[in-house]
Amino acid sequence: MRAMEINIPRGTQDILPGTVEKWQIIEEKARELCNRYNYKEIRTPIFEETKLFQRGVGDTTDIVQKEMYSFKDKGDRSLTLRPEGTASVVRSFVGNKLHGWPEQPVKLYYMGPMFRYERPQSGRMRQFVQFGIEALGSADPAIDAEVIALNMDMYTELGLKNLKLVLNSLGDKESREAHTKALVNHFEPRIDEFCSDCKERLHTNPLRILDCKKDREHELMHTAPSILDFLNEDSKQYFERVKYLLDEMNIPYEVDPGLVRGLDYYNNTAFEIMIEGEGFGAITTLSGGGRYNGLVEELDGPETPGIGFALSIERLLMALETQGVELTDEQQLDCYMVTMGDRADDKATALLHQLRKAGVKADKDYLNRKMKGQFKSADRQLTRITAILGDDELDAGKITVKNMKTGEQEEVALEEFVNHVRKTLEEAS
RNA sequence: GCGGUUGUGGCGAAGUGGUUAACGCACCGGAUUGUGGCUCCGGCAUUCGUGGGUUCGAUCCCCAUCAACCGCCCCA
Repeated sequence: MRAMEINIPRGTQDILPGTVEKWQIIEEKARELCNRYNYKEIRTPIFEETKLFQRGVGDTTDIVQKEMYSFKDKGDRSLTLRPEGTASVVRSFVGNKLHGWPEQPVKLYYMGPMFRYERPQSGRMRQFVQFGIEALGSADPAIDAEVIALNMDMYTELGLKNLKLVLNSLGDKESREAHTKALVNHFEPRIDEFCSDCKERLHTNPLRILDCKKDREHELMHTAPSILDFLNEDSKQYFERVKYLLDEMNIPYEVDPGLVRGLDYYNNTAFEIMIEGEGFGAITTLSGGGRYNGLVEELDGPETPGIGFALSIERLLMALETQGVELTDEQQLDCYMVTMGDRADDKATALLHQLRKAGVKADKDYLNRKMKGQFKSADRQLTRITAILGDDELDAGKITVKNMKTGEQEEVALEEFVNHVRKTLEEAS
C-alpha cells in the first residue's frame, strides 16, 4: 500500500460504523427531548458573514480574536465557519422576523458542526458538533429554569452521573456596570502584578480577569468584588427566582460567583454543567449557557430577551464512555444467503431482493467465498438465520433454512421461502 | 501561540549499528471436496512516518519535516 499523502484535517474526525450508532442515539434523544419540551428545530448555514460573530460573540473574546475560520469568497465577502450557534439563530430570528410569530416565546433547537481554530486535545476538536437550544422572547425566570432542566435531563436520561451544575448571575446592565467599575478600582493600582492578558482585560473586559488561570492565586483575586454583591434589586430577585425554581424541580446546583462565561453577550443567569470523577481529561465542562438579553438588539432586532445553552456531543460521548454507559445494541443480521454454484447464486440475488422488500435485514456473500467462509461471515455478523441454496436445491425447487442459534435446519419450498423466514423471525423475537 | 510524548505488517505491541525484523489479535486458505463459533497447519512476499546526513553498513545515531496524542491558554 502506498503511504497516505492526504490526511484528515487536523482536529477533525471520521465517525465510522460502530461509533456512528452512538451518535444516532444521542441525536435521537436530543430530538425527542426537545419535542417533549416543545422546542422546534432550526437549521442555519454553516458559514455566516464574519461581522455576525464579531458583533454577536464579541470582539474581545478568544473566539473572535484567534479561533475563527474566516475566508474571503470569490465576491470578496468575508465569511466565517460558525464557531457557535447562538449568533446564527439570533440572526435568523431577526432576519425572518420570528418576533412577529403569534406564539411567544420562540423556542428553538439546533444540532450541527461548529468550527474553531484551536490546538486539538482530548475533548476539543476544530470541528465539533453542538446541540443547543434558544428560547427567545421571554424574560421569565421559569424559562431559565426550563432551559437548565432540559440540559440536565439530556444527561441524566442517557445515564450520566456525577454531574455538577454551576450557577451564577452576571446581573443586568446596571449591575454589571457597577461591578465593572469596582473591579477596575480593585485591580488597577496593582495591575502590574498580573499577566499580560489580564492587563489587556482590565480595559476590554475586566470581568474576565476573574477567569484567569495564571493569576488565580493572587491575593487580589480572592478579595475581588463579587458580582453577587453588586446585583441591583431586579437582578437579585431574578436570580432568587431561578434558584427557587431549580429547588422546586429538585435540580441541585452550586453557586459560583467566579463563573464567567467566555462570550460577551451573557447577562443575568449563567451556568455550566461539569462532570466529576476519574478518567476524564483536563476538560470537564460538558455544556454551558446563559441569558443574553441584549443580543437581539445588538444584531438589529427589537428588544428581545433570550436564553440558551449548547453542549458538545463529542464530550457527551466521552463522558458516557468513561462512565461505562453502553449505548448500542449488538447489530445483527436477520438472514444470510449461503450459495453454492452460479445458478443458485443468481437465484439468491433475486430472493435477497424479495427478503429486503419484505422488511428482512438480509445480505449475501460477494467475494465468491466457499461455503465455510460464507458461514463464518454470517456468524461474524450475528446472523439469526441462514438460507442455503445450491444448484441441487434449486432444481428441486427448495431451499434450506438454518437457525444459527440452535443449528436446526429444514427444507422449504422456494415459493414459501420469504414467508417462512418472516414467520420464523417473528416467532423468535 | 507555547510545552511534553509518540510514529515498526489491518490492529495491539517487542527489538538490535550489521547475512532471513519477535509475539499476540484479526483476516484469508487448508486439514473438514455443501455448513459457523473449538483445534492444528500455512499465508498475509524486502518494511520499520517522510526527506536528508553520519557510517563500510542504519529501523535503531544526528538534523529537518509531517502527523497523532496529551497538557497550558480558553472553551463546547
